[in-house]
Amino acid sequence: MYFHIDPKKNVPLYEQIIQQVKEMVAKGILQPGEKLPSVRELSSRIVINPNTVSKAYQELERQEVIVTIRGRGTFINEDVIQAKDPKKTEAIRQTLKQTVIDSHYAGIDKKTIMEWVEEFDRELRGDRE
Amino acid sequence: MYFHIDPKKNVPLYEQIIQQVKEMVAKGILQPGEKLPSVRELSSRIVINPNTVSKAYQELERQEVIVTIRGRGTFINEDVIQAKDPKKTEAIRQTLKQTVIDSHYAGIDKKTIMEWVEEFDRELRGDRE
DNA sequence: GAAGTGTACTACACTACGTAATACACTTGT
DNA sequence: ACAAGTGTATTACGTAGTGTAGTACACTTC
Repeated sequence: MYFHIDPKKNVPLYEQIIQQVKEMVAKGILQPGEKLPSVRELSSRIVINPNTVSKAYQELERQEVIVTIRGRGTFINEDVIQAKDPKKTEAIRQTLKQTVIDSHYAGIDKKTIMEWVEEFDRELRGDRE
Repeated sequence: MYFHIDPKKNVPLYEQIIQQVKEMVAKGILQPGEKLPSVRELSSRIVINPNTVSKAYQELERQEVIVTIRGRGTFINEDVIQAKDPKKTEAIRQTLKQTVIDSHYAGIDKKTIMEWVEEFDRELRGDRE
């Protein structure tokens, strides 16, 4: 369970935690039922405030990625559901659209984008599905 | 020159202007040398503060998408360069990575992502290159 | 009971975002 | 020269998001 938190990034700290937990779960590095580090432990490890870690955990629970049990700890959700939320889908579509446009300005061609998608997809589903 | 600005979105107003101008330029809807609406005109049209429009224009000029001439107006840059900035490239790569992860949770498969990229790429380069 | 969990609350500081009003410098037209 | 139309700069204000700090509470496990 390693976290790479960079306070200098423009991405909020709690958002970085959320992203990395979701990535590790999707990659299978974190298995369902597995215990996450406690709020106090993680906050002291990456030297940020416990409240910030708690905020990240609460958002992860809202997204049903993890489950928290008072007095026991936080755990990876047993059944990671893939909800087909139309709003979420449209949001992702728009983000992707903007990424393609930005790529155009950065001189990145379609072929490169496709290769990257292949690469990231392989990291997620490749090794066990 | 139509803008679709939505104050209810979590995306900042000036960011929405930036995105739409870049999209229209990339699509060829806005031609190099073409004049953009003045700060005051656009701000009154979409009913936001002139400063917000000015902020968007300043950022667009920093990105060399447009050129501003004091007393004359703002215009689309004649030669839209595609700078190969390593930092920009890496940022786009990370955004794409996160999008793939989010897609996994939203139940969107690789095939759909690939089709979307094809679609957006076609909208940009398809009709004249 | 003690230690370790997550949670709730208040207070404070900093930044981003957006508005509002005003003023300045420049170009173009008459 | 003048007026109108450009972008720009400045100051002030309000709101929201982010993060820290400290404290307290409720629960579980040993």
